[in-house]
Amino acid sequence: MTKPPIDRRVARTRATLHQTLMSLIPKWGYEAITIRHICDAANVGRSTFYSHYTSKDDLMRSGIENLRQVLCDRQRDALATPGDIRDRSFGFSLTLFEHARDHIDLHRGLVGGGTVALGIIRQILADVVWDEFTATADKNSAVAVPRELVVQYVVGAYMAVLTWWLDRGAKLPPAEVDRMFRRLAIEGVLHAPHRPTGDQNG
Amino acid sequence: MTKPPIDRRVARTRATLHQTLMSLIPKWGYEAITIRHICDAANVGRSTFYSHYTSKDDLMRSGIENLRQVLCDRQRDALATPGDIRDRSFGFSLTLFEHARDHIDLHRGLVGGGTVALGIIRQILADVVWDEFTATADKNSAVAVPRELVVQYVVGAYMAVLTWWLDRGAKLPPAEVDRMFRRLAIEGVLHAPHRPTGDQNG
DNA sequence: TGCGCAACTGAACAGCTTGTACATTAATGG
DNA sequence: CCATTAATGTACAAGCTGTTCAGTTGCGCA
Repeated sequence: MTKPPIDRRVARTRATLHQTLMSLIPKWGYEAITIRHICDAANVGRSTFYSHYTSKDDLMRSGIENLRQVLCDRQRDALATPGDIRDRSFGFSLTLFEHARDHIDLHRGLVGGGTVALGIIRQILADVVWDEFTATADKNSAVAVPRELVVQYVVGAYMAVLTWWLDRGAKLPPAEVDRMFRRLAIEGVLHAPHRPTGDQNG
Repeated sequence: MTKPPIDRRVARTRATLHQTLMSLIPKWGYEAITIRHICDAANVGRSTFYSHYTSKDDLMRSGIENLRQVLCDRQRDALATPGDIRDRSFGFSLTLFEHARDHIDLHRGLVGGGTVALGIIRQILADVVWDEFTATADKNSAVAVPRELVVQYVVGAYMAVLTWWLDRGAKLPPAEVDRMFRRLAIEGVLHAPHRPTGDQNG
């Protein structure tokens, strides 16, 4: 896909910038980070930054692309496994919940007020879900709902649950919140009755 | 709730600022608007702005609060109407779709890249949905999914569908996209099969 | 009606950001 | 070993934010 850069200097510079951005997110939150911060922390000239990326979002985008590969692989595995469609659907969900738990500060820095970073992840998820629907296409479902709408529906719901889970300190185990999300997505809120809980949503 | 300000000057100033912000959104998009823009367009001193609001988001927040009242009223109507729970659920949905169609440029300016404006609406919807669940609480659903999770799930899914619908030019009639959303939310993706459509999601 | 007080004004300020340009220095790889 | 290419850092114009302050206007109460 992307041919490796010949010059070691550019590889080093880009890797440093990516790492630095990621290391800054837990403490500052994605939105609050400026290009100056990144360059200072990375010991890279600001003009150098602009010779590689056009913006902070650009850096983020190109750095997060490998997430797509991880999720696609996991999805292939899930779909290849025999069993009920209910168990094989939405293979990205558990993977991402677990990744979020393992890098919780990073993810909290991403969801805290940030649109762009979430938008990038959202797009990746949309592609993944689209592919999943393509793979499991139900031929005899004639006219119902545009697939793009369903994709946006699922991804939007998932991102909301993920954000909520992180904001609440990720107390539920990934496997459990994954199970809840999939139940809601697959069977709907009517078949997945909710239980009253103590406090209001904040 | 909020006692009306005595002095007509402050009422005038605040109203002008709100109107100006709303009038600027369709053309510039919420994120791109600066406090300078607002003050210039409103013919209000910038120091005056800061004596009323702390930020653009603050102005937005206090201006959009009446939306909550509209949605709450509509919800009360929907819940009071006798009939199947499937038809009475999520009364906010159609109301907001129709509002978006009627003020499409405003809404497109809100969803275009903006987190904060959407976050405010998201919070209002979360409160509304929470109240709806409280009103229609199912006693015998013992342990399933935390209600906050379901609320976030529904609101996240709805916002995603709304955004998608607007980004695509709001071609489907509000009643139809409303029907699709509710079907997905209530019955899940398994019972609401999707149909393949022409183009990939962008 | 008129007076006092609160609101509005406009300008100035320091501090921060973004992009771009350019001459200089350093490192790479053939 | 040396030409090529990357990195540096300094400087620049433009812009926004949030605060301060002296001066003006308009409101509302007596």
